[in-house]
Amino acid sequence: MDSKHPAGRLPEPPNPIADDGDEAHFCGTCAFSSACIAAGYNKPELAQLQCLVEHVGPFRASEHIFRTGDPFRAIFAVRSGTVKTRMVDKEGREQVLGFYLPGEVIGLNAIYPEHFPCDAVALDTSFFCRFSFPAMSALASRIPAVQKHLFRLLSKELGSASLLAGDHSADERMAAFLMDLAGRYAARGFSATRFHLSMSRGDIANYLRLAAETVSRVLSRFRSQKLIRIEGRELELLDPDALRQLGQALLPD
Amino acid sequence: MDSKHPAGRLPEPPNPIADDGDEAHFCGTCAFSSACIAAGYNKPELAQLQCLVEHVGPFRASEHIFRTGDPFRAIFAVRSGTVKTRMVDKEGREQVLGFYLPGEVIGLNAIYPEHFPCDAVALDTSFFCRFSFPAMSALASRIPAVQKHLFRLLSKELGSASLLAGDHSADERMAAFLMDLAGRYAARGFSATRFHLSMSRGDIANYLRLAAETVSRVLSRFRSQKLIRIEGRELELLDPDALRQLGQALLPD
DNA sequence: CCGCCGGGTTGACGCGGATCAAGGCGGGCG
DNA sequence: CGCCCGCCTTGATCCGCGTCAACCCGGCGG
Repeated sequence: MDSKHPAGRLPEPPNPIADDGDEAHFCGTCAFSSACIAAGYNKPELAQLQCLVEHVGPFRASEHIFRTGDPFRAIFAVRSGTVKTRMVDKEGREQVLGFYLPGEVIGLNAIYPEHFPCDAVALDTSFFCRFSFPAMSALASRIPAVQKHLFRLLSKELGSASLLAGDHSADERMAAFLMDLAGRYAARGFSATRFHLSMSRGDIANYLRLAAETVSRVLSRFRSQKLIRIEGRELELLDPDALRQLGQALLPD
Repeated sequence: MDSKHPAGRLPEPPNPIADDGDEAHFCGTCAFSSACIAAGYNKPELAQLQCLVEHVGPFRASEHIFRTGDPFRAIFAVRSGTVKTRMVDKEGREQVLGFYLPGEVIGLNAIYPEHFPCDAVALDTSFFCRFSFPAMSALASRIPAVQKHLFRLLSKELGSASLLAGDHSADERMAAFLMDLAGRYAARGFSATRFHLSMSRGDIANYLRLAAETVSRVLSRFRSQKLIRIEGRELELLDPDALRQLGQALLPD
């Protein structure tokens, strides 16, 4: 389950980077890779998928990929870096909706309103694949695997929304948050026990509906309980089973 | 904005009932009606939509429409009645995920896992249109309007998940909940100011992540502030503007 | 060099809402 | 009818976490 990092000493693993993907092989860790495979790498349809995608970036930390109210024209797959999505209410209070890692897709919640309902902000230097949505829809009509994939992506995000649901203690939320990140890194082939937190304590707190001080306290407690090792934003999970146990009420299964 | 009810005295309006819809006109208030219209009522495609839909019911209060783990084969549009979806963790604690009114669709979050990740339980005597999902997908490939509609339904539900996000006071949550219900009833042509709460206080509390006692107290306070009139589960909004104001941090716009 | 500033940690205190408890109401059933 | 059992309401108490405050640290600009 551990490191597929080529160079995996703790202080240095920077934010994982998805396969670069040349024109022929595309991004192996990308959310659409299975659609591509299903469609067949060599078929002419894949050329069409290549055609509607555009590599964009870099975006530096705190730069916007899109903003609330922008007209919806495309969805974005993270190639490298990390993104937070957030809403800002009219009193200026921020609400973090989610964090997106390499291989994950942002912008799906803009399909219905046809405008982005939130901001997307880079937390790291980040690169993206931009998929024109009209073109993608048209392709989906012709290639069932692409349509299916879009349905699955949307449905999957519906399911993950329930992570922050429920009135749970700060410990439960934090444990679930860490295990969720671990699982998502693992799903893309990165280490599930050692990774970098690209987001500030404040962002984590906001996402989990806690105060930043509480996040700090819980992490300190987890450390003193030997559940994790943490230095700044470098994290190692020392007892994933205990953490999973703690967060089980919030986690799938 | 008020009653389209044929008979609209307060104590009696039972749960609103969507158009029955004969074979030709289908359900006017249904979530798919615009897809049908876009496809054209008279085209042969509509016959196919009729073909993959099946009217099911009645389900009585507390009966399951589907259960956690059931294989995913279809989505359901509520024709009449009300449904709650919920997850039950292994300690037996219930978590209410949402309430669904006539014209709304349940089951979309099962597409990705291919099994229902939650229970759907009738709160009232309820009827449904059952849409075979494989058939629906196939149809979506041939009729862009149907595909677009499915994307929109999924995306819309993504947006509504953020209602319960955020750490907000019990008053804000309750006000937002009431206005959300009002808006959804209004969108289907029912009264936006007077309706029946099909769910118990306990269910509301669970959904809003409050204790049942808190829900009771907040409703009592709203009544004493002349914001609402409430008798048992019959509700009238006396000051929707004030309620919207209260809940604004949670509500769209 | 120093001062500043944003992010992080830690302690002290208070409040909102959970919990515990008691009682009312209505509906189903023996 | 009378009992029981959900559901709802209201009051009393308690506690987790938000808030306030102080301080540390590293980076950056003057």
